[in-house]
Amino acid sequence: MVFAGQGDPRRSMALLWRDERPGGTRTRQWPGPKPALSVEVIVRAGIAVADAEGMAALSMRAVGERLGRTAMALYTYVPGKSELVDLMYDQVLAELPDDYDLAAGWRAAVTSWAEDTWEFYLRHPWVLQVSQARPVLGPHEYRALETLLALLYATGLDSAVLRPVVGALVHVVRGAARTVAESRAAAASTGVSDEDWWLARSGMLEEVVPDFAERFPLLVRLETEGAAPVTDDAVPYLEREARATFEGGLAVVLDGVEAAIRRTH
Amino acid sequence: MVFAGQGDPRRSMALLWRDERPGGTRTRQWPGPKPALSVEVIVRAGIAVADAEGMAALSMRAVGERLGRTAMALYTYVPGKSELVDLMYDQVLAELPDDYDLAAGWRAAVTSWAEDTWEFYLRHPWVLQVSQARPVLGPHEYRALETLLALLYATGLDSAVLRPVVGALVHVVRGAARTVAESRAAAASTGVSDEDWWLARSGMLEEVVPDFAERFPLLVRLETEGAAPVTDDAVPYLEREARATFEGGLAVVLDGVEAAIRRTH
DNA sequence: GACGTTACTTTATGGCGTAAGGAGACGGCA
DNA sequence: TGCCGTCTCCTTACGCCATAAAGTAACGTC
Repeated sequence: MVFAGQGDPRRSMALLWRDERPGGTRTRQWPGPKPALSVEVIVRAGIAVADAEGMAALSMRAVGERLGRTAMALYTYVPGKSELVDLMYDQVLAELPDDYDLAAGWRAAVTSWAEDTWEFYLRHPWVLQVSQARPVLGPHEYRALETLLALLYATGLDSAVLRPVVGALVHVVRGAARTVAESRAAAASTGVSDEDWWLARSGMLEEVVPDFAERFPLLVRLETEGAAPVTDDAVPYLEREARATFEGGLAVVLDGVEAAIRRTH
Repeated sequence: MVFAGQGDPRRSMALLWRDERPGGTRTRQWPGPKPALSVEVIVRAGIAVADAEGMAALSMRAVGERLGRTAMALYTYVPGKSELVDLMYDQVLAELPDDYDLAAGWRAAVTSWAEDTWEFYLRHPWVLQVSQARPVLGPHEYRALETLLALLYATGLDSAVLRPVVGALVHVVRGAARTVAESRAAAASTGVSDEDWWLARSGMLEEVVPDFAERFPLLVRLETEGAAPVTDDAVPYLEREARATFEGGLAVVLDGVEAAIRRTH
């Protein structure tokens, strides 16, 4: 798990918000060689590494190498790795849309939001590994939350009711996306596809635990009855399930929100 | 993130299920010195380290040291670190209760389950960092799922409907618990309490972003109106919020389940 | 041309997982 | 009784990691 930088918080904040006030990011510093890099370039390189190779492969060396520099060169621009991760996190959140149409009602809007967020996480799975406690407090993180709140306040619900709803929505989307993200990461890092992995394991289970069906009857029932229908053979089993969990889980939460609305009338 | 062992899956499975069939875990192997350790002892030491110092501090050296051995001594019993983590994970899941009373209805039972699971995660926060894709497939993990399914099938809902419900429940509980877990981990590893951290950051925010209230009006509204009431001063702010998110989020999901039940009648 | 500042490098420290090989303990057999 | 094969556990070593410290070279100003 990667934590928010424990270094000078003032410097972290200035970096996140690209502080332009006097005393913030320095402009035209005179002596010395011209900087070949910049915070932006480094953050972008970090995102590229994390997107391509995953969070586990994100090292200062790897980022430096991608820019033709050593790891230590980065420390001129960024206090350390955890601050770099914070900056990457907030930067990549800028991709999230913030213009949702409420004309078709809050439920349709929140569903679009969830869909966009889901796709965002699958595009940048490493984001799911950035710690959520002690939030990064960057501009794009705040903007993303503000966007969701605009949709939820359209329900007419109280702030006190909305608070856990925000949490539930975020957790359901993140949780389901995490399953896909980790599954892909595992496939990439081991070279074994989900299908092959599952086949090998389930075969072994039968061998090692012959009385499985008697010990876990409900599990077998859920597995055999409730499987998501195969609509596209190209999508592996685990991802199909995660997608169904995402859609179904979202629907359950939104049903709960509707119940809360009905209750206040 | 820690992935399931990519070593010999047969060996992993045998370890997880403590295979006693011929060819499984060997009994009375003759020559050589008597083993002073055992898989059980090592797994327990690993759990102790992770409970006390967090997943980040779990190293083969640390576990060995706790047993008065070197890191390499563990490799006689366990193929590698990721398998050890799998074993720790499944072992600690044995703590979860599996006898819930359905007499007061499924909703009360699921609420107790959620409460127990919540407490379990706070007791062993490192569990939240074990990868969920490619599940460990150990006996206690299956038992835990079977337990929850027994409560959910009492709703009378279809397997296909129940599947995403399981996901949503697990994600809401895990997500909220993760917030507390990461917050405590951050406090422990940096020595800065949530309160102090937040105070420092929010002060700096005001300084760096003076127009915050105009840029993020809904966020300010949620923050000022929706805060969880202070019932116990000993519980820090962030944990109080996470607890409210847990309770409220659970209620929203269960309301959604009730809506699904009503729909099928 | 000298000087102070800056960008970036090299080197070093102390962590990690784990491969390889060696030391010593022990049961079974001669 | 002593040897042998096997087993536990150790030391050593390798290649990663983040990053501290110190050195080198480029550059604007004087």
